[in-house]
Amino acid sequence: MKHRQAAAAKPRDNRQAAPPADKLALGQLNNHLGYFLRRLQIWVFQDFIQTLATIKVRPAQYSVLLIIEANPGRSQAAIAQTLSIERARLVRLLHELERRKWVSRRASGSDARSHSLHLTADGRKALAKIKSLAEQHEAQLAKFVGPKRHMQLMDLLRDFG
Amino acid sequence: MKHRQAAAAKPRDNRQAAPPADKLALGQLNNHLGYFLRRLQIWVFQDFIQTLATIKVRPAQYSVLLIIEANPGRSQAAIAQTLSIERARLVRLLHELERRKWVSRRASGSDARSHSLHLTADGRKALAKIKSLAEQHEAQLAKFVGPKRHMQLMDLLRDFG
DNA sequence: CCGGGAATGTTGTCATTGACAACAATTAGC
DNA sequence: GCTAATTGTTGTCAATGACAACATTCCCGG
Repeated sequence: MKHRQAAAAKPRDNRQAAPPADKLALGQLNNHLGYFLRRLQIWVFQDFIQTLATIKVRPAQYSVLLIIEANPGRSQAAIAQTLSIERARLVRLLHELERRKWVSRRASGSDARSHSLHLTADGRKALAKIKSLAEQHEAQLAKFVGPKRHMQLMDLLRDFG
Repeated sequence: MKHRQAAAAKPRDNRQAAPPADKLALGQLNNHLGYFLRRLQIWVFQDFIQTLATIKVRPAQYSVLLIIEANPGRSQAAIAQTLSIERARLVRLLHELERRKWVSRRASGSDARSHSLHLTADGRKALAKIKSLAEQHEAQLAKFVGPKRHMQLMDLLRDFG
């Protein structure tokens, strides 16, 4: 619904040598799902980051907060595995979330190696606000891709979580 | 890998506190398209990188090669805009592709500021091999998500390129 | 024709993210 | 009891995206 450069539509044309406005061909890129997947994914993250810019929460932090909220008391290893991020990376994410007083690491009673993760009162309060902004983001995304397509994509992709 | 919980058959209290070995809940993450989008996208890129590991070509390099192939003679700015990468980043990508003798930057006849990008003979030869590996990757991806879903996703996402 | 503003390629940083390796403390399995 | 695995941690390294600044060169209004 977009290409087909309207050569006859516009009577006047700026110049001719280097039409800077026309789009380049994608070639074989058109046959790679990963390319389009990535483009949309970048749009999504950018919108998320922007929508939550006031509170400075990035997607990775948000996902950690949600998982802790839904699974209080679990270990870092369990959360890292669920989100498919490295334990080493989660350590640094938690370091920041703890600095913000949103998350607390308690010693686990049963295993002296592991920590038990919980939201603090501050964390729960902040998360409420964060969630509402995230919902706003999701609404913007649904508008961007179209509500119907948004739902279809959700259905098609949900299995890979 | 073990579900040791099943060893004791069905004892009592499976109702309360902590079911240890099972998966954590995703909570609100279930309502965010971006989360699933990203998970699949990561799988795709990882498979791509692995499949093309022997020739050491990453997705970004591949996309640049394809765009140059499909649009020989265009400027760096045009290609950067098409792929939505920064000019500064494309400079470094091309630096590497030139070092590998796959791409050549010629002076543009009409604009002394810009370069005209082309594949070299080596580049065309390498790209042939790269494309065949990329096709293999795409086949693996189709198998992973299911051929039907692969097609549906392609149709749903193609508009955002 | 000129001068200011834009475009182009380039370099330099910086922050985020993902991958690895190594390590101490602790637990689990045999 | 001893060895192997797990957990949290730190230290790097590479890839990527975002910005800023810059020298050239082009463009356009006056």
